[in-house]
Amino acid sequence: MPERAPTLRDVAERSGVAVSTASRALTRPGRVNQATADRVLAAARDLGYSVSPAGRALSSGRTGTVALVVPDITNPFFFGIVRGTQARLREGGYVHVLVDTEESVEAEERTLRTLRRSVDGMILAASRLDDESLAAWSREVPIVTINRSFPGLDCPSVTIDTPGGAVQGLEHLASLGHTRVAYAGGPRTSWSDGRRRSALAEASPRLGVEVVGLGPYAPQREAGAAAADAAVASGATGILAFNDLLAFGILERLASRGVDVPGDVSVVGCDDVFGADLVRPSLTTVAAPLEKAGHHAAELLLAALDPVHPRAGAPVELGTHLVVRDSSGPAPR
Amino acid sequence: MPERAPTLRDVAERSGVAVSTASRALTRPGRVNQATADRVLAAARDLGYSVSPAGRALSSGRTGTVALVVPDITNPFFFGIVRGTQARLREGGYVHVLVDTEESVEAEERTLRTLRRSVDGMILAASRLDDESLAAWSREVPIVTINRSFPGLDCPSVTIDTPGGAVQGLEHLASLGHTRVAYAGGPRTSWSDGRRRSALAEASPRLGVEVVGLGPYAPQREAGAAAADAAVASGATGILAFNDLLAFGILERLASRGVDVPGDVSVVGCDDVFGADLVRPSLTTVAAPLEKAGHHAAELLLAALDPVHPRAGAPVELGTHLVVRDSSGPAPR
DNA sequence: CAACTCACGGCAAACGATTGCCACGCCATA
DNA sequence: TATGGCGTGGCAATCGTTTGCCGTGAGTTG
Repeated sequence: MPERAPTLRDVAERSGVAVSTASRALTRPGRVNQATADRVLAAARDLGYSVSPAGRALSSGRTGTVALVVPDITNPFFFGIVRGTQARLREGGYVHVLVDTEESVEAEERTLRTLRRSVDGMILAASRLDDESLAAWSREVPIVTINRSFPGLDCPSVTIDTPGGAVQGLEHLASLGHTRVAYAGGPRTSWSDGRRRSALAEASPRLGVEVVGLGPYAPQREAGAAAADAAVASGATGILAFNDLLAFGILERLASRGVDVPGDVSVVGCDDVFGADLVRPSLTTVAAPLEKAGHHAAELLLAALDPVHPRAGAPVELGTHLVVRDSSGPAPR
Repeated sequence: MPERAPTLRDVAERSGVAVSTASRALTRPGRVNQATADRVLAAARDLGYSVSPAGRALSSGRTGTVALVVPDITNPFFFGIVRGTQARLREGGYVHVLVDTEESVEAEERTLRTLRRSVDGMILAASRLDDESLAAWSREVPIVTINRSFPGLDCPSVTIDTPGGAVQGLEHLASLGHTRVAYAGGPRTSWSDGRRRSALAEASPRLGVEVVGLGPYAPQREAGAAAADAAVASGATGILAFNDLLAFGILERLASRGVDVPGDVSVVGCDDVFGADLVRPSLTTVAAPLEKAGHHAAELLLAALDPVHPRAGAPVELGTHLVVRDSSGPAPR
C-alpha cells in the first residue's frame, strides 16, 4: 500500500515556513512574497503534494463539488445538460457529481439528504419533487433548477419553453390541415407536462384544432404502444408526444399496426434527442437547447456560490424551435 | 441563510453522553447499550443531525465515494455500465461520482489527479490511458477497470469479450456467403480495438474470409461516412463496425449513396446500444452485457475496499452474443 | 525624527468526526 | 474473597487545512 501522502506540514517544513504560510502560498496568490511562494511551490511539487479535500472542506466549509441530479441518465434528453453543466463547472474549478434518481421521488429525496453536506450546491434537472419539498430544500442548500419553477420557489432556475414548443408543433400540424390532434402526455410528476397541456388548450381555439389530452405515459419508448393505440382510437390525425422517446415508441407501434406515417398520421416529438434523425421516418420534433440550458444553470449556481459576493441570478427561459423531418405531413383526405 | 448544522457534540449533549459514545451509537451497532443508543438516535432525529462527510473523511480516511470515469457520457455504450455500477454501489452504501473525460487523455489524467483524494476508489471504463500510466495510478488508488487489461496491470478488471463478438459477427457474415469483409476500426487508443483486429486476423483463414482492416475511426456517427466510403472502395460486401454508433453513420452514408443494405452490403455493429433496433434497416449487432459488466466492476471494487478484509477479486471476462436483425443478409450474387 | 502604513509571516484556534486506550462496575469462577 | 473477564462509556489525540489575529521590520510621510 502507498505510504502516507505528504501533507501541508511536510511542504512547510521542507520550505522552511509555517504551515499557514504554505497554505497561503498555495491558495492566496499575492498574499505572500513571490520568492517565498516559489519555494513553497517547489517543495510541493517535489513532494508530490496535493491538498486533502477533506481537510479543506472541514476547515473552510467548501467542498468544491456540485451535484447534478437527473431523473434518468439514460434519457438522451439529459446529455446536453450534462455536457453543458460539466463544461461550465469545470471552468469554475468545480467537480461534478452526477446522480441518477431513476425517476423516483424517494431516490431524489435520499440523494438530497445524502449529498447535502458533501456538495456546495446542486443542479436539479426536471426534479420530480413536489413544490413544498423543493422549496424546503432550496432553503437548505443552494439549488438551481432546470425545467422546474413556480411562484413560491426562490432559487434560480432555467426553463426551456417546451409549452411554447408544443404550440409550435401544434401550429405546424394545423398548417398541414390537421384538425384533431392528440397530445400524448408525460408523467403527472412532470411540471412541464402540466404547462404544456395548458398552453395547448389555450392555443387550440385560435388554431381551430381540437386537442385530445392523453396519458399520463412514462417518457419512454415502451409507453409508446399504449399512447399510439389511444391516439388512433381518439380519431386524431396528428400526435404530439411528450418527448422523443415516447414518439419513438409511437412510431414503432404505428408501423406494426400498419398505420402509415405521415400518410395516415403525423407524429411530432419533443427535444430532438439522439436518434430522432435515425429512426424511419425521421422524426419531426421540437428542438430544445439543452447544452445551453446546462450552461446557464451552472452559471447561475456559480454566481450563487461566489465566495466574495454571492448573487441570485434572474430566472432564464430558453426558446425552442421546430425541426421538420419526415414524420409529419398533410392531413389525410 | 441556514443556521449552523447540528454536530455530533450537540447530539451528545442532548442525550447526556460523550461525543465518542454518540459516534459509536450511530456507527457501531452493538458497541453501546441499546438504551443509550436509542437515546442518542432519538436526539439525532430531533436535531435533524446528519454526519459531516468532511469530518468523517478527515478522521477515518474514508469518503464513501467512488468515481466512475467514462470517456463519453453521451455514448449509449456506457448507459448500462452506469446503471450497473450505480445499483451495486448504492447497495454498498457508496456514492457515485460520474465523470466524463470527453475522450481526452489529459482530461482523464486531470480527473484522476483531482479526485484521487476525494474518493475511496475508481472504476475506469474504457480508459484511454497508456499502460504505464494506468499501472502507476493503480498503485496510487484502488482501481477497477472495465474493458482494459494487460499483463503488468495488477488491479481487478472486467472485460467484455468483444474480440470474440467480432469473430461471431464474422462467422455470421461468412455463413451468409461473404468472402470479403471490412473491419471499420476504432481509435488507436482503444485497447479492445487492437484485440479485435488480432482476433479477426486469426479467425479469417479458418472461415475463408478476407478481412480488410480500415480506420482508425472515431467511435461516432460522424465518422461513419468515411468508413462507409472506404469499405465500399475496398470491395467488401460485409462491414463489421467498431461500435453501433459508427455503424449508424455507415448505414446513413450507404443509404445516401444508394447502396442497398443488406442487398449490396451487410453491416454488423457492436454493443447493441439504444437505437440499434430503431434505425432502418435495424442493426445486426454484437450485444454486450453492459449492465452486468458495471455490476461486476462495482462488486470487485467493493471487495477491494472492504475495511475488514480487503481482497483482490479475480479478473472477470463476460461473453457476448449476436443479435441478428435486418442489416445483414446473404452476400450479393 | 516621530508617527503611520503596509507587506509579510507565524501562532493557534477552529472545523467535526473517529478511535485507541483506559477506567469503572458487575458478574462469574476458582 | 480474590481474580479475571466483559460490557459500557469517557478522555483525548488525531486527521489536514484554513484563517483571524498579531508582531515585526521596512518604507513613507509630514
